Amino acid sequence: MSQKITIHDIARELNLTSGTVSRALNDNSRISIKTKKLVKEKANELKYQRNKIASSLRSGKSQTIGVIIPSAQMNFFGSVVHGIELMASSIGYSIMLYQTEETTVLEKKAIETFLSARVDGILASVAKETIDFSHYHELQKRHIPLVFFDRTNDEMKVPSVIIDDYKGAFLATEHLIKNGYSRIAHVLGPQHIKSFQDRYRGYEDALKKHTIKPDKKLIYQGDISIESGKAAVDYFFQLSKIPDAVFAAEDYTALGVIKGLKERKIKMPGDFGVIGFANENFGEHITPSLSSVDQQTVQMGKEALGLLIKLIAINEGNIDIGLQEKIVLQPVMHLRESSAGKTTSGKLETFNVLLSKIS
Amino acid sequence: MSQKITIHDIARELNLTSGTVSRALNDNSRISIKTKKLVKEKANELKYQRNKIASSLRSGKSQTIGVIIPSAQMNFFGSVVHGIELMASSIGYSIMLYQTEETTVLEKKAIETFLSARVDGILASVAKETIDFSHYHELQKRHIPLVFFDRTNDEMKVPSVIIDDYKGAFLATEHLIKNGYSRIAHVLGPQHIKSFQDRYRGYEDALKKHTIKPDKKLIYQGDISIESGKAAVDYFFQLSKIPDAVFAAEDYTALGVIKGLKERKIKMPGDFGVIGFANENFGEHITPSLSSVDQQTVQMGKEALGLLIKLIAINEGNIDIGLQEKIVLQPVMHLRESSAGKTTSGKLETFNVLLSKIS
DNA sequence: GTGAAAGCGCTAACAC
DNA sequence: GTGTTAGCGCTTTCAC
Repeated sequence: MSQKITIHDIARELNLTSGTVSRALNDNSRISIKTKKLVKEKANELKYQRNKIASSLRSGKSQTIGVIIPSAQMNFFGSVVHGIELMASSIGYSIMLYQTEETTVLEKKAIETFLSARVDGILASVAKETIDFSHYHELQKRHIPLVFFDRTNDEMKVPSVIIDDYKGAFLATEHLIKNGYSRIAHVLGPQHIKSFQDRYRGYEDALKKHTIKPDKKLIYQGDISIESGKAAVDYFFQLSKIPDAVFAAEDYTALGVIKGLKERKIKMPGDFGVIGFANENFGEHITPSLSSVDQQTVQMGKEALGLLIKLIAINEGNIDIGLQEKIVLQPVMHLRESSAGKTTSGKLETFNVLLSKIS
Repeated sequence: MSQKITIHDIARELNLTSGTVSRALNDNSRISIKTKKLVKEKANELKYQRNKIASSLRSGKSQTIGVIIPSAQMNFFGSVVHGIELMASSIGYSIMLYQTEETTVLEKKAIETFLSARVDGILASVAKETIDFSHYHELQKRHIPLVFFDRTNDEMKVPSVIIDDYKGAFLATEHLIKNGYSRIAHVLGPQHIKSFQDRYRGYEDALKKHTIKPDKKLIYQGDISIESGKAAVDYFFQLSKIPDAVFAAEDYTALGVIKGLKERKIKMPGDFGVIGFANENFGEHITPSLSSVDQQTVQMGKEALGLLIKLIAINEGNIDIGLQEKIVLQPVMHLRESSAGKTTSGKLETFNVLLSKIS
């Protein structure tokens, strides 16, 4: 730090006091336009750089928010962070990033770090491993604004932003039904995560709505991986009544399903329909391209930050109302080849083409 | 901020002065072990949270580094940030993230923000748009440690971490040659970016080494997109002498090439070999799976941070040596199906299988 | 090994 | 509309 210019330097040169300079720089209404202009010009001339640290210490606001994610390497979170940072910087907030690597230890460290950095609020996506939420409770006790996104915990009363997993799953399943598939299987994601429970419910309800009786035999427990998708296919094909479509709880699983079906030389779409969830970027590039449910990642980041800013504002007023808001984003279908219409006899295909244009 | 416990509170309860408490908390060697223990216990008891802001103001070190990237949504950068943050937090540094969206305006804002946040150093990947580097020069003038990664500028004397694009391209091209391809085309990336120039050079030199005369007709100017990959195929197939392989400067282009070849029902590998650069995550999932050159993203992040920390240390000693270090990472080949051996007559295939196992 | 005291650069309550 | 003054919570020099 070779930079030494402070508001005092500006004040001295202008025969003012540092208080006035500070006010001028912050556009305080009680300062004359003339003085403001003078001060700002001098500040530029001297290449003054405001010291946010000093200002934070005095004012108690750091204009910084902490973001806790499992890993920036994961597409999904990179994308959410993109949304968060975009909006944050546009309203004058900086963001600090901390990765948990899905561990509770690092999650606690993240909070420790953010607490000592006196962030104005925290945005977090809970680590898979986390069962004990005491560190988050600590934040509540200290009245640090907190918003969860994607990975939430319903027992804690924390505002959150998620997408409507139930609805996404419902629409995906219904889409397969409307395209002529009738024996639709589902590859589950880990059921201790709420999103995957909801996707399962959405799947079942869509079947019921269309008077298709859910069949437990068509449910395979996967673990969010290509391998479990392949294993699911192996399982489905040894059933006496083989399914004609699969709704996979997530895209990598769907990819595994497609790989498994390809190995069996099953015609997709036509003889078999597949749809996934997440809209990972490989989906549109594989063959057949994968239909999927988009999770509105960037939007999620923006909404989460918006909610947090609202909480911070409330907090400043010391209203401490414990706002229990929950924003549920609408999933967006990306229909591609893998789920196009079933070949009942010889018609269709035109339908397929139409569908694939939609996405 | 409902937290009010300061070192003074600890001092009072223990009949010490705040100075002693501060030293104890920072493990100063002149404080007795007994006092340290006492102070730390009391700190825990009172749930004291160190105020990093106050400490930064006084000490002049923020223990924070600023990271400037084009977008967290891009795989590559998410991955580098992953590496940076991982290492940073392990040595007690926090990171602030700012996205430029490839614009110079936001890049300047990023620097402005980091300057006022008094970060101890900055890690940056230059925005595509940036031609004027005055904002970076300003950092040098102020002696703020700066390290570039991936996107550098050779005219500025700034330490940097990049991968060996030349070598990656050389190896990729040579790999195609060794697999029996002889008429190898290249789809260029934007030539105002140094990495892409280097990849072009690497390609040419590999051909020369194997006594293949580079043919300008086999060079197509792309722009890092699926479309330009397809367009390249269109171009190549109207030549009187069609190539039998393509080294694409980047994976999306390679994907376009594969799509174009598929439309033409060209057999890959065998009749045609393709290799890309970047090792994007879709590569291993498309058909044929795409061979590519990995850019060591996580490693890049770690090395960049390591270099920055070194600079910060030097800076503290006021040595200001202007360390002009340049770390060049070694690219790693990921060989998959798309570049497996050429079918000269009827042999091979076994070779392919072997190759595909390597990756 | 500990205390005393000064001050990092800013903001804000209180004057007038 | 501007000046005065008192810190925010910590680190650090200088004592002894």
